[in-house]
Amino acid sequence: MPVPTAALPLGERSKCPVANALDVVGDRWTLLVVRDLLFFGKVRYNELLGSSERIPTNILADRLRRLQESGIVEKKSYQTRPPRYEYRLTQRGADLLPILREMIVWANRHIAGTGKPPAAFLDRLSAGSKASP
Amino acid sequence: MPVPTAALPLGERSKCPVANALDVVGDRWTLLVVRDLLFFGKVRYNELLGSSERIPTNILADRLRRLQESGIVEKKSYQTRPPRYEYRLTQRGADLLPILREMIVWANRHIAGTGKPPAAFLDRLSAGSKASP
DNA sequence: TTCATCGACTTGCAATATGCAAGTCATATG
DNA sequence: CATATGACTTGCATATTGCAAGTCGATGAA
Repeated sequence: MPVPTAALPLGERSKCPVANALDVVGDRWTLLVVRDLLFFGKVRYNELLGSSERIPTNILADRLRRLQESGIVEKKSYQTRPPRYEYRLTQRGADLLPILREMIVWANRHIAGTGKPPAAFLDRLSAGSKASP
Repeated sequence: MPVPTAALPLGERSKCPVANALDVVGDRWTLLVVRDLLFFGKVRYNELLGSSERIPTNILADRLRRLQESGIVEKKSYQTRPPRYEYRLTQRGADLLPILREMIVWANRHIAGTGKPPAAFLDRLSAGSKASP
């Protein structure tokens, strides 16, 4: 008995936590940016541009803007002359780590040829699971 | 030092497990279909269409096709007259559960108004974390 | 036995998003 | 002054979404 409602705009599809999470991180690029910030210590625009997946520059700008709007990333100027900015994850952003970790586990188990994370990351992967009580 | 390589086609962006996982489940609908199959016990096309996020029918057909191609879902005819089909998760599909779980945890913590999963799901959420050794 | 219905899709088309290349703008460096 | 760098923006072609409607075989009601 499908109720004939019109499709809901992004961000208000339902109260389902999965749907709400997907409205923020449900695309092919957003979590790669988070990965770079979280695992690879990148903080600057050009560093993020340089990742091996080759994100287009306008898409990167768009994703960084959305990530700021959803409180996952903060943009700070750390130098005015010349103007330079850095992007850092907020706590809300850092808390995405377990999602990334489970994606790594799943891909390593089910997609042939995916690389295992370097040992250096495993620390970070096992920590950070349970945040503020 | 960004190497001037052209962007890679979907599915071969890099060997990064995160990128590879996103090539399969990195969009706003795919994991909602998995959620319905995994948590809500839906198995038929029309049941999947009826979810509160109101997936468009052509998108559902497309996602089910891709999920079959990537071995996450199996389509079986369980009745020929009239022809009726059911969609079920493979092991590979069921192993996506921890990703869903961490999305629920993150959304419940960071997005106001998201519903907590009914107690009935918590069993499933705590089980299934560690599969075959 | 015609009619309306259901399940499972497909098709057409407009709106939106993506990807690419090139351009901008304020410094900085030789 | 000429060139370079970092951090973007803009234009435009292509691809993906979303919506509405249509298809097709079967079935149940009138």
